[in-house]
Amino acid sequence: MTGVTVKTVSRVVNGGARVSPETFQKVTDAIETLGFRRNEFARQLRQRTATTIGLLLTDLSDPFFGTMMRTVEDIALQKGYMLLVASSAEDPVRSVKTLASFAARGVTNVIMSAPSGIDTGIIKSELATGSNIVLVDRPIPELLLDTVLTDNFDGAARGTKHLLQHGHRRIAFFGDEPAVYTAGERRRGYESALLEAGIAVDPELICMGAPLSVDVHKVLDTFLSLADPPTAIFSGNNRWSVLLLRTLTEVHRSMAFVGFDDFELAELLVPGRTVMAQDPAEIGRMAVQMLFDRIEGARTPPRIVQLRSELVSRGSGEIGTRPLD
Amino acid sequence: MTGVTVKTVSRVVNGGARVSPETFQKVTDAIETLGFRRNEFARQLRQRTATTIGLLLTDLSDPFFGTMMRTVEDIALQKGYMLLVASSAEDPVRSVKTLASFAARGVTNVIMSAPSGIDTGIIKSELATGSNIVLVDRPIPELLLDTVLTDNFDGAARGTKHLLQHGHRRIAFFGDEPAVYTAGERRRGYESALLEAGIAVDPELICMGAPLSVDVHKVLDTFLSLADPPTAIFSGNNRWSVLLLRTLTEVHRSMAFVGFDDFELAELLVPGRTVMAQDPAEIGRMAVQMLFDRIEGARTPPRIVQLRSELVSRGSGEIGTRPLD
DNA sequence: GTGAAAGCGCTAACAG
DNA sequence: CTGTTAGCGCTTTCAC
Repeated sequence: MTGVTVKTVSRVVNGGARVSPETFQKVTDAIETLGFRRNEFARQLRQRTATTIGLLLTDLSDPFFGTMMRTVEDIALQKGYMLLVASSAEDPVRSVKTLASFAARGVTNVIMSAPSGIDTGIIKSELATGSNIVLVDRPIPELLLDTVLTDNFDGAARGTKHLLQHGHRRIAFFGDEPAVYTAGERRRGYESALLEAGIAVDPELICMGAPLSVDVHKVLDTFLSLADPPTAIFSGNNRWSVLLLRTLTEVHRSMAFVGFDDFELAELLVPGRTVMAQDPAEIGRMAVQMLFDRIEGARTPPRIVQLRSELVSRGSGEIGTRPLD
Repeated sequence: MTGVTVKTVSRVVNGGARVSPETFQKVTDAIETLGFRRNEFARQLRQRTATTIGLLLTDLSDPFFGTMMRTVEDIALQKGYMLLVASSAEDPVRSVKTLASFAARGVTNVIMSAPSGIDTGIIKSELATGSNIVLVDRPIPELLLDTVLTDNFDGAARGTKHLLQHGHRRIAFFGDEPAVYTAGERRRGYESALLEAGIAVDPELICMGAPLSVDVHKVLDTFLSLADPPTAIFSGNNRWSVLLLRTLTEVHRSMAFVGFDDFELAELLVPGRTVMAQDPAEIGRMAVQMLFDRIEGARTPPRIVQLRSELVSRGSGEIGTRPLD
């Protein structure tokens, strides 16, 4: 119509292979002046895959995932991909439904943090139909997939050792529900550090559960009224840290403290909060890189990449043991 | 083939209007056993619109937007919509490109926080082709669109008044670049409260700019070495608050302080930080509601909804004036 | 190097 | 209430 060509346009839009330079130029100009935009629906209907990455995270409002999202977006954008995001709220059923919605939209490339108890059946069938899935933050034990996560065991062990080095022998541990992979690993790391120091693990000093489902005041009271109460706390995640710090303030009680996960303003509290910091940006970067490797056809066996966490000393972990009130 | 029907399936999948109950049942069963899933591409190609909401925000890692995203997702999910998210990083050119990518994917329903200086041309042309756009956090001055935002002027005025009530007469103001809508409104609110109290606005106490582009130490030094230095600070946003609190700690200086936007752990600082809290969840809820009203055909004139911010007293804003060191 | 024709899976319009 | 026909805009053969 306009110029002279018909569907050579397609070839041009897709990189101009097998098109003469002059035709290419002519078409390019026409596209420019007419404001033509390729319809992604039609393209994707034909090609059976979308230039969209599905991002399924446990919680969109968690700054950890926020940072990850931003990194993933930056890299995806460079390759012309956009992000379809969704949250699982740790619900395996919701996760599976979301994966199905992704599939219905042709989103065959997914980065996800899988809740425990997720049905591996659907995941396997997605993979069988050519989907690419990269796991972040936690693996799926029954399934070997590309995975990027922090070395939780190691981080918790080093954090606990840090407290041990400052003389603590009674260290309380707070963590998420045992079913949550990271919670289990961190607890194992904590226990391993204790055992290595020749200290028996005391179940009376361990509290596992979703932070909001636990009566923190009561648990702390119980811990503190033990014959041999804890002099330090290892907090297994951010939400626990916030809750514990709040509660400790209320009962006018300060203890040595190390938490997993960094948080903003941790250095402005008194004392500054010592943490094992993860690197969500790096996790995102590696995950999206591994995903594009797959998209571009990599056939190597799945890899699990563990990132080291960093001990950030700010004061709260360096409080020595001291006599009790 | 399988049962007996052909494309009655379409009617069934779309809610079963004009289908006999028994056929409906038969088809539903078949769908179930065969694991049939409607191909959204084909559907969307035909209908020329996606069951996807485009969410264009200035910063994905900002907890403010994180909370908003979560709310929007919850409501969107109930209507079968998913979220295509992207960030503008305050860049008007990037925003326009993103809008174009949305359009190419048939995403005609968009919630966005528009950066200043955005080209209204493309927005108008999107609207002309039937797109629905709801603005959050800030309006586009030249364009009347459905908008949900906090009453920034009022919030800043009330926050400033709070400081005035505690005896402060010299109040410093820190805010984002003047081009950012919220920054301007908040500054106007601050000035209005001063004027109402019969206090002249002193430009020497006002610092506007992107927090990272400003040498905070130097600015604070300058402010504090004035003949008549400030005894209180009003911080125009969260990033400024963090930077200011950090810097004030370093120079061992505490001042009365009120900040716009709440942040986690604000109550654990000493003193607790008094803030004007916005309600990102409510902003998200209203925005997505307004969007669905449009999708469902509402033809009412565009509305701008202003939400009131809440003064949360935690100590830092209740420090009275006191003699200088 | 370019064009013509077919078809991706679905729904709108119109019959029956 | 249900079936038929056509076509959304693109890419993929396969000719030329």
